[in-house]
Amino acid sequence: MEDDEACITNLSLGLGMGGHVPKKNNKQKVPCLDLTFQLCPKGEQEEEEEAIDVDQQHDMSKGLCLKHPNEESPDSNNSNNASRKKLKLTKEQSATLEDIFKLHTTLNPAQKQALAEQLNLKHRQVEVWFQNRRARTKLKQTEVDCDFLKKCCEKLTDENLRLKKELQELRAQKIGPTPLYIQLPKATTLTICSSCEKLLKPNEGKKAAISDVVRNSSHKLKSSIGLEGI
DNA sequence: CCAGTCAACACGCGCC
DNA sequence: GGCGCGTGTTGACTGG
Repeated sequence: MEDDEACITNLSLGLGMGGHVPKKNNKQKVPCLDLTFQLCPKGEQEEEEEAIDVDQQHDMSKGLCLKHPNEESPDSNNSNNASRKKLKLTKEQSATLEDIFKLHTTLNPAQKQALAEQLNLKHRQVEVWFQNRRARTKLKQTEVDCDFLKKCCEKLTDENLRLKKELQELRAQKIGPTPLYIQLPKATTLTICSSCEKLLKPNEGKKAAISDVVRNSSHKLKSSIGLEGI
């Protein structure tokens, strides 16, 4: 697989991902033309050839050659009959497209053209392939996100149910079998604040009393030294 | 370019 | 074995 990675890097460079874009008038094949062959592990090479043979047999039986879909066949005048005929890409072409897609999900026109030439495909075929690939990747990702959100929703529903039960239990414990009324502390004493005349709780009453003492003392002191009103 | 759709093809399955 | 059917994949097209 190391070879693959190296090839992918070269491929990306060859496609001008790093800034080098083959000029349109340059009809020469891109330097990495044969990289597609290197991209296929040796083990798969035979398998692929076999697969291609099968494809070819399959296609020959239908009078079509799909290995090079963009090659103008002598009977291409009959293309109207097969206008919607599906041209299956070879494993080699698919693998190369996949490798490029992993690196860059979109290509500029020059890159598409270079790749098309390299893979012996039409520019439009490369364009359509990338469009489809992006759409299907997005669809898969949406499905994954949807599954994730469903699981989250299930977890939250369970948690919500659990918390509701817990709340019910706590309420049942607190209320208990006794009748519903507010239980006040036994030694509750209510105090009236002398300054604001509000009803105060026990501690508040003490604080207010202290406050009253301080205020009165302060008043007496101020009046004794002639600072009243300050 | 994207979303939606069509259509060809591959594949698995059950049935005879 | 092969036939029909359902389903998934994928290349291609269309309209916005």
